[in-house]
Amino acid sequence: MPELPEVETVRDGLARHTTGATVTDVEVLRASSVRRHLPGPADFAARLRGRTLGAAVRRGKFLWLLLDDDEALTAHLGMSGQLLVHHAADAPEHRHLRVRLNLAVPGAPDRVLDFVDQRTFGHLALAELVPTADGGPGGRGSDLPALPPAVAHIARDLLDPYLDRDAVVAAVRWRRSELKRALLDQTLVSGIGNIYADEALWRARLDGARPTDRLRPVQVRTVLGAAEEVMRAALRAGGTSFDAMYVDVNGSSGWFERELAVYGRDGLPCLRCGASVVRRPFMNRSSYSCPRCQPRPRSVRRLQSAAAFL
DNA sequence: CATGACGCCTGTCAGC
DNA sequence: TGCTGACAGGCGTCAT
Repeated sequence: MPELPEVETVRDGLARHTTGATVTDVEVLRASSVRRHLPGPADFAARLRGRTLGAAVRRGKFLWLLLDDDEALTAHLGMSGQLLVHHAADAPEHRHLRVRLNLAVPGAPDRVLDFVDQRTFGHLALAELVPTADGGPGGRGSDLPALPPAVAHIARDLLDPYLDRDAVVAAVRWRRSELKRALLDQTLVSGIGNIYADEALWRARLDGARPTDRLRPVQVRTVLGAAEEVMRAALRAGGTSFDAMYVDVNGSSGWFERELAVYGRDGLPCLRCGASVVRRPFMNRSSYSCPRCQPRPRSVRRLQSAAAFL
């Protein structure tokens, strides 16, 4: 599934293969894939035709292509979304193709930009960029001073040079919640999904159920640093699988299989201490952790022994 | 306001 | 074999 490193790989591919291209035609094959574009699929297509695609920008797992007139084509890949660039002449008809943009590229053969999405959690939309308090993607005074409204509430991510880490540490400790919930909250720091949260917690030797307001600042800083390390490693691995004309978010699946330390390793030995990795239900999904390296907080242990007693 | 639960959606796989 | 249910999971919306 596309997480921040995969989205960044896609952004980079789009920057190199669609910047300067003109949209000659738009085909919306599944209306719900543009459900966030409230005026509807016909309006989406009509307003996109004839436009020229500009810079590719990302924040967390949102990405958008700048258009003229302070507008942008926004994209979220959801769980299974892909943005694929092909030569128009030999573009495959993917089974889960949802939206196709036909592109004219100056001095090059025509291309298509395909939005492919099996589980349809992803979406495209057109949005007017709005000024934001934090100065937008490039910080205050930059030439990218605005965000799509759908991204305005999303915090900067761990690959963003303008991220204020001290502020994130303070915000996490200010929370009255559990550490993993805070890591997944995109309004505190963006881009961390279920997989990277578990990997970061394992590296930091912290259990996700730790109460945020009882963590030391250095513990929060450590887990954030771990999340950044894992994502940078995934980005390096995913970035190498890039073909000149083919943007594939599945390029890093090999990295997942080889490098994940705890996620999905239910019952297998912890790579650090050998104890059996455990899986627990968490927010309608799963958390994986090492019960020895990542001891549960006292409060949770009390509840567990009480439950066992009953 | 802050926090948490839930629904959205499709395909795969284990179990019967 | 064919069916059923669990699971994957980010994010917007609604409830507490």
